[in-house]
Amino acid sequence: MVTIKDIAKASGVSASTVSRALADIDLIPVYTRDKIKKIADELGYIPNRAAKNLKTKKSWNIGIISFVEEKLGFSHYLFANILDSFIKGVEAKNYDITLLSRQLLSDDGNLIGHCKGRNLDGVLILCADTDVKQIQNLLKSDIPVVAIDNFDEKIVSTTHCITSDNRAKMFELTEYILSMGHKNITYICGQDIFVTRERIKGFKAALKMSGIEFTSKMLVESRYYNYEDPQKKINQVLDRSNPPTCILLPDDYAAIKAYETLKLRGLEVGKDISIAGFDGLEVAQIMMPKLTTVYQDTERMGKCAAETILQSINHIETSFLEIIPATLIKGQSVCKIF
Amino acid sequence: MVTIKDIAKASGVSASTVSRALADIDLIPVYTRDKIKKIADELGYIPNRAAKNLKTKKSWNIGIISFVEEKLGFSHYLFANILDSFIKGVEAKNYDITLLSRQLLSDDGNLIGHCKGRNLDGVLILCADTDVKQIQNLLKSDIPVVAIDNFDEKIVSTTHCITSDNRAKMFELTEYILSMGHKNITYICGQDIFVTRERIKGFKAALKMSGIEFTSKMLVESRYYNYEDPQKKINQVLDRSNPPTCILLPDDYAAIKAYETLKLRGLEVGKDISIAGFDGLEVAQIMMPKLTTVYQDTERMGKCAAETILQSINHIETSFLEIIPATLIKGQSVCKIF
DNA sequence: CTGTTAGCGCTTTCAA
DNA sequence: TTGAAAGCGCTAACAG
Repeated sequence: MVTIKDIAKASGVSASTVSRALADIDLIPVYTRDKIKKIADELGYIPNRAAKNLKTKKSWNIGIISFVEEKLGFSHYLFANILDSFIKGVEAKNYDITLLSRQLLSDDGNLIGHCKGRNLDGVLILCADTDVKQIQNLLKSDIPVVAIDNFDEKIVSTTHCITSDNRAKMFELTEYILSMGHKNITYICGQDIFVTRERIKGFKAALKMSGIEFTSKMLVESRYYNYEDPQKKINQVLDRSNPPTCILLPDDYAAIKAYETLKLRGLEVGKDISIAGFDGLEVAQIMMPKLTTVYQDTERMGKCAAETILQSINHIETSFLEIIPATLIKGQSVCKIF
Repeated sequence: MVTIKDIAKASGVSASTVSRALADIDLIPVYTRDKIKKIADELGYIPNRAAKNLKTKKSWNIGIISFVEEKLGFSHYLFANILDSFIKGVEAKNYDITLLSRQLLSDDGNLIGHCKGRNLDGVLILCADTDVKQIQNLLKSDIPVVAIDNFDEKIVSTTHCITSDNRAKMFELTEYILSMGHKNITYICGQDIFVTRERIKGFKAALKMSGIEFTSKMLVESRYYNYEDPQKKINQVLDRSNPPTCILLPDDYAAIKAYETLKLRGLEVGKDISIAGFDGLEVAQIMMPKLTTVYQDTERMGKCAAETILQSINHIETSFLEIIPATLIKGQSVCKIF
């Protein structure tokens, strides 16, 4: 292993000069810099990150921690898209990514110790549950943090948060469904987290706007990224004496499964029954008839998260809350009724 | 920041004793060990990984590098599953994961320098292209490496490789299709990589077994994880004067898109035309009619990769090639013809 | 412009 | 059973 000392010896200067030359510090004349760099190259020098890190307290590493259930992990279609974009953004600035184990979130896990011991320069929290002690500690610490997709009202004014305009787009989606003539609609929503609450607000606002009174029957709580539970809820809702003509699902994942569920009940989507999803997954767009949904701009979300965390690391002030516009996709899964 | 020195001072012993106590070295009597650990705990001691790494040359970090096109990344449904399982396996043994940027694979990238400079204990290569110089260097190095899913015949006897039994399962799938009465079938396959070559061998072997002569028309090269190209190929193939009754697609991803493509041509899958996929993606199993495909045991693949790399890191000898059994899933997308 | 020096926090011989 | 001392490879005052 070639060290700075070896280069120093080979080029007849001191280790500090080599260090400075390699770091492109102006003090060293270009000629000397080039010479040293050339020698370093010839010797096959590879800088030792641990040594640099130990000295400078900067690891050039950003951690990612995710609250997505273990079963899903990267296999979560929406989050995979966000992460891809985030990773691309920070890698462009020469940061490495360290994945943080979900085990660190358990009661006896030590998330913050893990981050500090590794000198992580920042942490991205995906779909945060702000009630978890480990996360609260992390947020209180001096480590730059960005929370993306889900988080909580409580942290929104003190932590960098990035999310889609869930409320507005759910409003728009509902408004569209109402405009198609549906009056009896049911929203099978996800767990009671911020994202869900926002969407419910949009849902209710659109109803109100159209003069339709909201009743508790219009809202059924289910789960995100799940096949079984929303399916069960669909069946329950359709077994009612006065079943809805349109069902809104927690996400596209549940929606694609709904095509099957409904077919098994003898109902044709977009004809006998209308459905809508949320997320805008590529794979949901090939369903027939095409799914009506809200496309979340995962690429922009990830990119924004990358920019935000880099700014935060470099002590550049930015706003805490960043709302990324989503887009209503009008498929054919919601039909006109009279 | 609390260091070992602080603990030494607080507990009236030397730094080396603290280090030994914390490392649970038998020399130190249990009583002293416990006392020191307690004090460390009270002080909120967090071991500095960089210092440890610098000293021991072990980073407790495993790198992951993927050849999946940048566009896909973690959004590649099959690989995401494999990675999730791999990550789980190594995290259980206290290793961290560092993601290696695809930029390192470019001609002027320095993959090996990156790994060495970070003292990575091992590297997982996902879907390797063994023609890439950076990978060749990595394989020549002393860094433990495991290649998963795709790799090359050339490295199979010197590098730890993990893959599905592609050939056998393609044989089985083809055999099944033939048993359903299909004689004119076309395999729209992926790029010319090891995995594809194996599948083609299985495909041809099954044809031979049934006494059907292989003709070049039966094989059309396309791309993996792509919507456009296989779709184009489907249309070309069906425009032939004597179109096939069954089309095998490169993967489930292309297969789910095929439902749409075929419908647009006025063909009903599992009735007017038969199709089969490969991979066994969850999302492909909800298509109607259910897709006939080969399920790759991604969980076991990832787990095996984790075990293998850990053994390799710990200098435990294991076989170089590990073939993971896949499973034929008989859906309804292949119908019986007479 | 460059070298000397000290030290980041840890492990590990060696000696007691 | 423990401590002293050296050093991993690097950076950054400070001094010249």
